Amino acid sequence: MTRQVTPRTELPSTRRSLPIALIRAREAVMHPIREMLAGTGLTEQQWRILRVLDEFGPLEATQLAGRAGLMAPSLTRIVHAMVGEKLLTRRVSQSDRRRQVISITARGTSILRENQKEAAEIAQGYRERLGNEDYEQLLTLLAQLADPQNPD
Amino acid sequence: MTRQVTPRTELPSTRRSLPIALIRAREAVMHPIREMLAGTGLTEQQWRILRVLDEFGPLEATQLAGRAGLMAPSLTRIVHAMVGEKLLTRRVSQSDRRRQVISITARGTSILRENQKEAAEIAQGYRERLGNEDYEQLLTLLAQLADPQNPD
DNA sequence: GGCATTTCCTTGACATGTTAATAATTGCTT
DNA sequence: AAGCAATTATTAACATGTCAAGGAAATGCC
Repeated sequence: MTRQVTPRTELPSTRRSLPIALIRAREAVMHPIREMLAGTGLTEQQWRILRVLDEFGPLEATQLAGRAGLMAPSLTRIVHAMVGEKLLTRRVSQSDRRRQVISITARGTSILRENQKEAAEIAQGYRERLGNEDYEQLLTLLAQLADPQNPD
Repeated sequence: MTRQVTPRTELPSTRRSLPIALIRAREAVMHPIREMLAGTGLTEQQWRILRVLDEFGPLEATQLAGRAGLMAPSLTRIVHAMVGEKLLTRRVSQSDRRRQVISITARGTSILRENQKEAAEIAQGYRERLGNEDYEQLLTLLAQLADPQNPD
């Protein structure tokens, strides 16, 4: 049995590269989701924003970006577009006028509801593909990568 | 003990969302890599292209894109830029003039070698953070997501 | 051989990712 | 109160992601 040794000065094969594996997985997972969203006119990022606001209620931009996995400049642009489409509203915080409080509109919630079932089925599909246990472990390991301090 | 139930019509919390977890992990993993590459003038995509060509030798565009985790349009643009910087060369295939054969130059190989040690240390760091076993499992699960046919 | 089809790559258009610089505001310090 | 540093959000500039459309070459079929 050949043991897998990875000297500190030799790079792993690109077939076992973590960055490439993450990119591939993301691409594969996103594909059916984008397909589902195609009919709604939403991008996947806009969908995530609606999901987060629906779950947590109105949020400040920084919190929203963090929870939706978006960078600040992207969030600025996307929110601007979504406010124009009446999917979101925003107002400046009273206590700190640097901050924005962003909320989902009834129209945003409505679009979310219309697609909730299909989205849930896609998510459930991935869980079933890996099996409950492996799926949970995958989420745990990914969280560990993202935040070494909080190992889940 | 509260059992985790996920009805088919109810979406999981965004805290346990696979797409968001993948994005976060990718962002975190890429950060030190981009930091390492900052001195070289390479982007992470350019780095992956050099890595793949160094490992597999000259490749056609489609193969290269697949192995480097890039979409065809991105590859076209990136290769064009890299040929201009003398990192790659390309020629049309003799047997099929639709195809391009892309090769790494000596300069490309040289840049790769100069940064190989640091890159290997970053990769090894992730392996040590998760532990060998979990790290291998993570790669396996990600591969399963990317390609349901070949469960690794 | 001619023609529709398919394959490979490129280009266009637009959204997002990424880093750096900037503006506005707040908090702290003196 | 003035000044300075830190925080929040935006903007700019460029690269990449994504989908659709297009062009060139090969393939299959008659």
